[in-house]
Amino acid sequence: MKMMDIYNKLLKTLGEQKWWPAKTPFEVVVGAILTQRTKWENVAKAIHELEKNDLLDPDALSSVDKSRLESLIKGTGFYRQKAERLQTVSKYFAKNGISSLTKKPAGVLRNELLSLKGIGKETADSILLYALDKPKFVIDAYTVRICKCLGISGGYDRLQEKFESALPKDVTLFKEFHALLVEYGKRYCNKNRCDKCILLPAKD
DNA sequence: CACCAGGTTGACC
DNA sequence: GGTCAACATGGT
Repeated sequence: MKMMDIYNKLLKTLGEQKWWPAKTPFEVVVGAILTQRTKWENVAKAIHELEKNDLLDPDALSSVDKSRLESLIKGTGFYRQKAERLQTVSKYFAKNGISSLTKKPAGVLRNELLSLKGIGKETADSILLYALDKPKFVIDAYTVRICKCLGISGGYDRLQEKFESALPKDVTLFKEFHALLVEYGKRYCNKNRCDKCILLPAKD
């Protein structure tokens, strides 16, 4: 089964997801850190708390008292390291600015993000795709699991290469496809259960 | 009570 | 190169 066939089947089954739920690019960045190993529902509450305190801004977030930030995001778990990571990435965005970052090549940007402590491949690619509109395909735990069910093997790099080489470099498509994979994973292919019957088996 | 959630890191082999 | 515990709260 081709990648586009999988996409079309997911789209038809689940409908459009229209990710990422955020009002601004920087809110995507914040969400990308907070959602690490955490349910989005808890992340949404934390982001609302930050918004109420006028902290959804690189300058404000990088200069806020750390213990106060920790208490505001406690519900997302790993709150001490996430507070640290948020301030690290906030300083980076405060220094550079969204519009100037958007002009940089994706590869350069990706390496800069990966050099920040607390930003690994998935978080970096989520920021590139959903905050800066770069055509990078995001691979997450659900995507790996679903691909395995479909007979598509590989870790992060290999799977990313497979998606990116098989699809047109369309930011909107990349965004929607990843969102669909996560939604499908949550419903049908997670640690608790995996209904392999909904999607047809694919060749590697 | 046990297990998991839209990961990353550093230690170890 | 790969594997593993630590990080921590909230929901089933």
